[in-house]
Amino acid sequence: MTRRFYVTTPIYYVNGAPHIGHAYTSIAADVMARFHRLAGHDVFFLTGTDEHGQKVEQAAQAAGVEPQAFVDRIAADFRDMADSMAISYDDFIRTTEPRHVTGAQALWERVAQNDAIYLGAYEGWYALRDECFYGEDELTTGPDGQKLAPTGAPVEWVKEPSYFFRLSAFQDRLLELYEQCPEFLGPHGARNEIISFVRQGLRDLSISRTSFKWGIPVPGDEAHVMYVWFDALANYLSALGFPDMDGARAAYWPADLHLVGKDIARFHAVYWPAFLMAAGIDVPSRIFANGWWTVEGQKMSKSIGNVIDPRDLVREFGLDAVRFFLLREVPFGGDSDLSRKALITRNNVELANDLGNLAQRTLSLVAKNCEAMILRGVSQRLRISSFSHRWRCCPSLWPRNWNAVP
RNA sequence: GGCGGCGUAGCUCAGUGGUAGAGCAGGGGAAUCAUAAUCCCUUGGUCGGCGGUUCAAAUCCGUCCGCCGCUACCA
Repeated sequence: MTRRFYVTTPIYYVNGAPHIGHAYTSIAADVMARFHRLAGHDVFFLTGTDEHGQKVEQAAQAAGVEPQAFVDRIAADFRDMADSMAISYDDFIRTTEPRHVTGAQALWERVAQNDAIYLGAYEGWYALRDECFYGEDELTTGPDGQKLAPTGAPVEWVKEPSYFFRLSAFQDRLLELYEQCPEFLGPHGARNEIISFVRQGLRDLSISRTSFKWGIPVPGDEAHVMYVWFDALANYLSALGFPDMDGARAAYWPADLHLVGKDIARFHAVYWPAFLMAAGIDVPSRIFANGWWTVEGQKMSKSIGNVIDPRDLVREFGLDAVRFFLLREVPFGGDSDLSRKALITRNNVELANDLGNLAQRTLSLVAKNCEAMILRGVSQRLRISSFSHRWRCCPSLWPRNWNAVP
């Protein structure tokens, strides 16, 4: 039987434009997908967008458009980014699609049937002005004894009805999973942090909200929408046609690899397997967290204005050069810095000088000594024919040297 | 505060008990099938400090200094 391989990127949250970090995770997943296809495996490669939640609702409001119109626009931009980076996804799922709403609600019902969800109250210090909850340790006390948020807004103790997931009941089973399947979570640093987090003890997780509407309704209680992480994580199943586990795609489950950014490792390595265990569904084989990129030594941020759109890099340096650099520059799992100098050096030395020079030497030898012909079998095995074809048709496709600009 | 990681050549880092390594940068040279390319040689380090275990420590233990991460419902 042909080996199946199911690999996913995170679904990207649509409250901002795609940047180099999104492209990086997607490229890494793409390379895995392409590798397994070359190995003859039956690959399913999923990417998509996460489109619910209060932040999106607010962003849409700020932009003066309906949430659906807002997410349509941003999701299209993420899809364009994936296409521009030659991400060979088999499906692009959006959490606002009916198939996902069906899948997420079915997962909820499965978990609820197994008695892992109960109705309680989410309570905490809430600042009406900021529309946000704060932790006890973040608060300060004003001169009149009024508790204040870090922003200076007055807070009050409020209770909001909420459904809770019995996360605390899964602590031992999670630790057992990490212990028995050391490959489940990588790299080592992320694994250690997650294990120590779970060992500290898990509290039940609030998984519904009544304070906003932009989300998937909780089955049987329309006053609530699902907490975005319950909604979002379900995408890996709903894209396979869940809850229909007899469909063609269902055979890809359990996923072989969820590739994620290190900021969301915990949601994938703790909440996700717990939800699945509660639903009686197999857990994925592996979660791997990649690191972050700084830009010219600085953290990427909107306020600094150094957020890089990967498509801009591609326009300047070419697609393969950018893809090569991102994967070559850093030991996978670690953080790294994206600088013009490093990008230019990698491309000049390794692609243009080393590889380009080797190909150039080979071709000129062939031209001089072999009547410019390569035997068909040989050329197919070495894939030289496509090289020489591209060379004749379009020399600009060859690696180019770049002059370093300070 | 607690837990964890890191500190090795000018720079980025590999190396987890047995004569200190790579790439880039610097210096010198060669050859031609080859681009401002390539190839060879070479300079350069008290392996953060101190103490301990050992025949032997970058590597194990203790301690100190410095940097970083995690410490839940903000995706």
